[in-house]
Amino acid sequence: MTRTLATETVAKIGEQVLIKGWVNARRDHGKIVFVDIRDRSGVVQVVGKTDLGDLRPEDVVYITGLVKKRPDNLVNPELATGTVEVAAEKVEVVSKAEELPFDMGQETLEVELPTLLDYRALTLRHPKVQAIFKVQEVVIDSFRKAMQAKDFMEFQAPSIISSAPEGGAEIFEVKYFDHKTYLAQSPQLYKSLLVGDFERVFSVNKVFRAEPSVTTRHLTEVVSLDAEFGFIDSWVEVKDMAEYAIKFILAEVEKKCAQELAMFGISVPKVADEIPHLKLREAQEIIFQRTGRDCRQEKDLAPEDEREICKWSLEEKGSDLVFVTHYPTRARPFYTYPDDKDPEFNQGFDLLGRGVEWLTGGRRIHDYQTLLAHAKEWGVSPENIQIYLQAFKYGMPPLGGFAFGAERITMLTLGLGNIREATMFPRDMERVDVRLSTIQK
RNA sequence: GGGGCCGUGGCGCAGUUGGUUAGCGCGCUUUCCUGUCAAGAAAGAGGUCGCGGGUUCGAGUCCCGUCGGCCCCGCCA
Repeated sequence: MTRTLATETVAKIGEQVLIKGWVNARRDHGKIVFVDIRDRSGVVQVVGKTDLGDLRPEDVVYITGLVKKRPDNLVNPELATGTVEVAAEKVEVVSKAEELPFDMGQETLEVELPTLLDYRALTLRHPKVQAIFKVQEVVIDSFRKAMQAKDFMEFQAPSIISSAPEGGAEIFEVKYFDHKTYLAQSPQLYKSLLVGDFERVFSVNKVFRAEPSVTTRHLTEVVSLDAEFGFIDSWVEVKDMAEYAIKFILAEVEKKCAQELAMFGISVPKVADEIPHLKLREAQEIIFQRTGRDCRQEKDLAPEDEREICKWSLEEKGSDLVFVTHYPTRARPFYTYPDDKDPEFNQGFDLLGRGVEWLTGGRRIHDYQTLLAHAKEWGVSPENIQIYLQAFKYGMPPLGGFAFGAERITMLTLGLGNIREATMFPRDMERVDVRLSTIQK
C-alpha cells in the first residue's frame, strides 16, 4: 500500500490508508487511545485500542487503518484534519524514541536558547520552529524570483578570497596550501566587476565575519542576498530596486506563509507605498527633536537611534521600513560613490526595519581613475584588487547594488528576539553546533 | 573589547529580612478511565541548590574566586 500523508486523509474518507510519521502526542483513555501522527504535511489523529498505548512521543510508526469521518460533535476545528480520524488496524514501530529531554507537545516550545540549539536536531521537529525556516525559505526564494523578474542573472561568488576588500579586522584567515587567504565577508567586489560582464547580477551565498561580537543580531556565518546592476542614472535607482525587492519578498511571505505568521501572532512589516527615506543628518535631527539625544555629529546611528527612527517612521509615515542615506564617505568602503554636491557624504543607504538594519546598498564609483585614487586613499593596495580594477579599466557603466541579510529579514519579520532562532545551525564566536568553551577543556 | 544580569530535579520556573524534611508546572513511572485533541483523575520516582573557598551556631539565600549562560554597548547584514 502506498503512503498517505496526514493532510491527505481528509479526501480519503472510507478508504484504507497507510500513515507514516512520528508520534506527536498520545492521549490514553484506557480502552480507547488517541495518537496524533505528524509527517511533513501536518498532523492527523489516529484512534485505536490499547495497542497504541505503548507509543511514545517521536516514535516513528507505520499505521494502517480506515479513514473515518468524525461525527459533528467530535470535529476539532483547530486541526486541518479535524474532520477525520484514522481507525488503526495495524501499528508498526519502525524506530523507538528515547525519552525526550523536554516537552515537545506544547504550542510554543518553551526552552531557552542554549537548549534550543543544543538539541537542534530535535527542536527542528517542532511546528513553530519549522515555521521559521519555512518563512526563511520563502524569503530567499522570493528574492531570487524578484531579481530574475528584473532580468538579473544569478552567479556563484567565491568564498575563498585573497584579500579583504572592506578592511581587515573582521575576516577569517584560511590556510590555503602555502598561502594566506580569507573567507569572503561579502561578494561585493565580484558582483560589482560582473556588472561589466552581465549588466545585472545577483547571488545568494554565505558570507563570513570574524567580528568578536556576541549580540542578538550577529552571526559569523550568514546568508547574504546580493544584487548589483549597471547603467543607473543615480543612487535613487538602486534604492528603488532594493525597495522593489523587499516589497516583493514581504508580499510573498504574506501570501505563502499566512499560517506561519499566525503561529507567531504577527503580520509582515507595514510598508508605505513609498518607503520613507532620509539622510543620516536628517534622521539624527529627528532623533534630536524627538528625544533630545544629540547624535548629530556621529558617523552612524547607534542601535538605540535605529530603533527611534523606526518608531518615527511607523508613527509618522506608516512604514515599518525606512531608508537612511548619505553616510559619511570616510565611514564606508573605498568604492562607495561620494555625493556630487556634498562629497563628505556618500550615495549609500541602509534599510532599517523594526529597529534593525536589513540591508546596505549604494552607488559605486565606476570611473577607473577615481577608483584608483580612492583605493590608495583608503589604504587598499591596487595589487590586491587587480581583478576588480580590471573590470573598471576596460569600460564600466555607472553602477550600484545592495545586500540583504536573509536571517535578519526572517528574524524581524517574525519578531524573533535572537537571530540564532532564525538560523538552523548558527555559528557565532562561542558556538559551532557545540559550545566551544566546553570542548576546549 | 567594555558594562549589566543570571546559574535550583530531564525542561521551564518560585524560593520572603540566612533558620527545622528545598517547592510549582510540564515531562517520567504505576494505576483508573471508550471520545480526547496541551485529555482527565490518583499515587510515585527524581534535585542538596554550577564549582571552590569564606562569613555564621546555621547559607539555595551574604562575601570572594572560578566556570558556564543571557542581555546591552562598540561594529555590522
